[in-house]
Formats: sequence, structure tokens, C-alpha cells
Amino acid sequence: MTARRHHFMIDRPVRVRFAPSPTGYLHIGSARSALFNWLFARGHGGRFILRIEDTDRKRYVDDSMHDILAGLRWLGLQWDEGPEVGGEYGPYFQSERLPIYTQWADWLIDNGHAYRCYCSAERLASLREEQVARKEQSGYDRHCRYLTAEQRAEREAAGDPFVVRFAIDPIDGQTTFHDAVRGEITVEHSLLQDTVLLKSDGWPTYHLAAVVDDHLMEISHIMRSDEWLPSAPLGVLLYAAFGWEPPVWAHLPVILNPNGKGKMSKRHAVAPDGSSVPVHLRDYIADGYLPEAMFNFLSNIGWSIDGSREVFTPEDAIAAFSIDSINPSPAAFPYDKLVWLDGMYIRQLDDDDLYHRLIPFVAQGVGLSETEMAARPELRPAVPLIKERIKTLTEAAPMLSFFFVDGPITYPEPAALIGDKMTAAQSLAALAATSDALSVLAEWGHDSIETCLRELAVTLGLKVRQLLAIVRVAVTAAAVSPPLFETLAILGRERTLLRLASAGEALLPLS
RNA sequence: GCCCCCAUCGUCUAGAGGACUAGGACACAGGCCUUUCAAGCCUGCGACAGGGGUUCGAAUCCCCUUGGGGGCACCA
Repeated sequence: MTARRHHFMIDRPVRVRFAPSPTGYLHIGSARSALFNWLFARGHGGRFILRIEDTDRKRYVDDSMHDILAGLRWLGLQWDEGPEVGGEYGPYFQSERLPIYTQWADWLIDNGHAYRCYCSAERLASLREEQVARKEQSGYDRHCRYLTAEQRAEREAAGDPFVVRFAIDPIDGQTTFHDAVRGEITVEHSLLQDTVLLKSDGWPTYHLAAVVDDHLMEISHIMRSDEWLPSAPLGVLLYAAFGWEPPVWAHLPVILNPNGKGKMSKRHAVAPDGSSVPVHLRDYIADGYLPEAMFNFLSNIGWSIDGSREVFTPEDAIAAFSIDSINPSPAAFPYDKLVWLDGMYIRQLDDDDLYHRLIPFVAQGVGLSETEMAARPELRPAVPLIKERIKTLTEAAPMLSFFFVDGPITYPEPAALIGDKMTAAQSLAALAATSDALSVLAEWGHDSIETCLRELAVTLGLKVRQLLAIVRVAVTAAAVSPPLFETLAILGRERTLLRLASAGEALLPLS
């Protein structure tokens, strides 16, 4: 990393924006961009603005708006201005700002910074084809930029459709601008296009809409994804053409696939082992990640609070965040670390809190309604038993499902009921002895069950682990379970004895 | 193909010319603890992409090479 101490503060109120387009669910990388903007705003007494860039009617996805708002709120990134909260600089939907864009497009034309282009899609396509065939740089040849007044009048009279293009000026110059995370960046104008600002349907493209809105909304710092870096000079030139004070630009590093190959795509991300990892925030929510863990995790991609802390609060992040401490290099999505972090946060939760968060996940996992689950007595006392055994909320259900079986339990592998270094007959006898001992236990509780079983192991001449392994499988139908004594205490004597009996029956044919 | 950006353990990162025998975390391996599985604790493995400069001194500044990423739409 190169040494950076780039100027990133300017003498005006901090106003930053997150400007997603409702063309799909909230992407995990977009969420990170939103988070950085929010962190910066909160750390500088600024405003965090949410603007919806819905100028592409073809790509509009119906419920994506709701998904984006819900995702931001889930993460705790409440916006100060925008949809559902309003603000002084609205409207915050670009689809409601059309007259503003046409007005400024006209202004550019009137001042010689833009022109109407009547070229057909066919002409553009064949132009491109020729350029590719001749291995030339592809791009618009500025045909309409040099139309005479008569030619222009002719087209207008004919009512030909047109787009408005920006007139890059000078066409052989260069533009240098300052990026707050990378420093000086220079681009030759010969590489820039006379980009379309207004489409033939009258709607603006991103370049026009974003610049106009950023200025009108008095955005002070533009922190956005790396993908915009090559077109940033266009924004700079646009600000200059309008004569507006430019904001501070900061381009955030892209997030790569977990295997480090290519950016995390819109549809799926691939892990080092070839498996795929979700890319939408909603999938992580559904997978049972905690918002506080996700917040912490996202903060750690492309930025770090210091050299030693991995786990920190939003308050600490706000206090420490600065644009020039953003790492410019692309980062592979560290999925394993998310899983670990989520486990950390789960362990830090108090039991009641975790219980409430667990209800919907466990209910769904075992096929009960949330109301039914809330009414069951087993989940709450089981929380401390699984707290340090789960890394996401969804992992609880398979671990606890045996608690929610009221009828007879089945053993997929009856042989698992045979104790270590024991015969089936010996195991059967141990099961019977356990049943006898537990049935006469005066008090049904963790301590008494533990004393009883430990003594029984001695009586039977078995190692404690041998006996407990048999009982564990008998009661939970699994070799791995939460701690056994607590588990029995929660399960209750009746169901425990029932299962001990079922286990005996399952073992009988093997002895 | 052209342009732009980036380059420290497998991965996320600390590093602002001397405090570097390059630090932390995840993952991985081993050990302790232990009723299974976890959690926790301890230990280990493991990197400055390569080559030239500048300097008394370079992970750090410059150049080249290589590698990786992004962008080249009437999408954002």
C-alpha cells in the first residue's frame, strides 16, 4: 500500500449519499458502500442521504425497493433524508425529478457543452462493428457533434428521435482529479466518449442524473464503488461544464469472490472450494446472521479500525473511520470470518435476547409456527446449552429438533446405540439399568441426574463416557448433542424413559 | 484489444524511510480442558510478487516486468 494522507475534508457540511438503483435485491457489496458512507456521515456530524436511482424503467424490479430499505434498516443504517423520511432536498426518487434533468441538459446544450445526436441504433451498431473489425478503439465518432445548423433543423423538422450527448472538451486534452483514497488520477480525453446524458425516451442516464442530483442535494463527498473510477473524469468534466463546486471523490475497493477470482457478481459468489456463497443481504438475514455481526464484518473489508481489533462496536467504528484509512486494494470476501464473527456475537448475547431471536428460526426449522414455538417450554432453557455451539441462528434447529418430538423417536442407525468397546447385549443392559435408576430418582434436575448416572456407571463397571454415549444416542437419536444432563432435565422424565425404552427395542434385534 | 486501478501469510489486514527477528485475526495443525460436539486457553505453520534504482538505511519512495482487478452501453 502506498502512503496516503490525502486531503479529504472540505469546508462545507458533510452530506453523503447512498444511491442504489432498484434493479435487484440489496447486494452485500452495496451494503458495504452504504455502511462506509453512513460511518463517515455519523463521524462528521453529517447527513446520510438515500436516493433511489430509478431511471432505467426496463430493469426495474418490483420488490427491490422494499428489500433495499429493509436491508439498510436491518443493518442499522438509518438515513436522514430519502424515501419514507423526506427531507429538504427532495424528491429522492430520480423518476420524480425528470424536469430537472431536461432543464440542465438544455442548459448544457445552450452553453455548448452538449448536443443532440440523431444517430440510429443501427448506425451505432455498424460503426462499432467496423471499429472492432479494424481493431480500433470503439466509441461514438461524434458524427452529430459537427452537424450544421441546416442539417440539425432538417432532423428536427423530420421529428427524428435524439439523445443528448456530452461534448468532451477539448477532445485531445486530459483530466486529472483527486481521489481521496488513491490520489491523483489522470485520464486522456481521447479515451472518453461523448457520453449519452439524456436517452431518446427523455430519461437521463446515470452520469447526468447523478451529477445534477449530487450538486442540487449538496453532496460533499462521493464514496462509491471502484467500478465508477474510469468514468469519474466524466463527472469531473460535467461539474466543470456546469461551473459547480465539485465534491470530494473516493472510490471504494471492489469486493472479490471468496476465492479471489473476479468481483462478487450480482448472482452468485464462489468460494475457494467451488461452492457458492450468497450475494444478497437478504440471504444472510435468512441464514441467521446477526445484524451487529454483519455490520462489524462489513466494516472490516477494505478498512480496519486498527492493527489489532477485529471486534468492535459501531460507536468505535464511527470514531475511527476516515476516508484516507480506506485500503485501495480489492479484497476477497472473507466468508469464513463472517461465520466466526457471527459466532462471537451470538456468544456475547444474553440468553433472553438470543431466545427471542431464535424463536422464528427454530420454529421454521422444526416445522412449528412462531406462536407454537413461543409456547413450548424447551427452547428457553436450551438456549445456554447451544449458545456456544452455533455460529448462526439457523444452526440451532437441527441441534434441538429432538426436543420437539412428542411421539416415539426413531433411530436411523440402531448400531449407534452400542457403547464403545461394548456388545449390543451389554448396551441393552445399560439402557435398562439407566431406565430403572432414573425412574426412581427423587428429584428430576441436572444435579440429581448427573449424580445418578455417574454412580450408575461405576456400578455397571463402565466408563462415564461409555454410559453417557449410549444414553445420548437413546435420547437424542444423535451422537452429538447439547450437554446430556441439562438435556435430560429439559426433556423431562416421561419422555426420557419413553426414549430409553424405544432405544431398547431398537437394539433388541442386534443383541 | 485499449485505458484505469491495485499488489504484505491461503484469506481479511497492521505498516506514513530506522521502533520489523514484519504484528493481529480467520482458516489449518497439535496440545490442554472435557459427558459428545462446541467454546475457551496454549503452541505451531505461514507473507513484503520479481528486477533495477534513490538512500547511511526500503515492506514503505521512483522505474520496469509480472500478476490480479475494474471499465470501455440510449445499465446503473
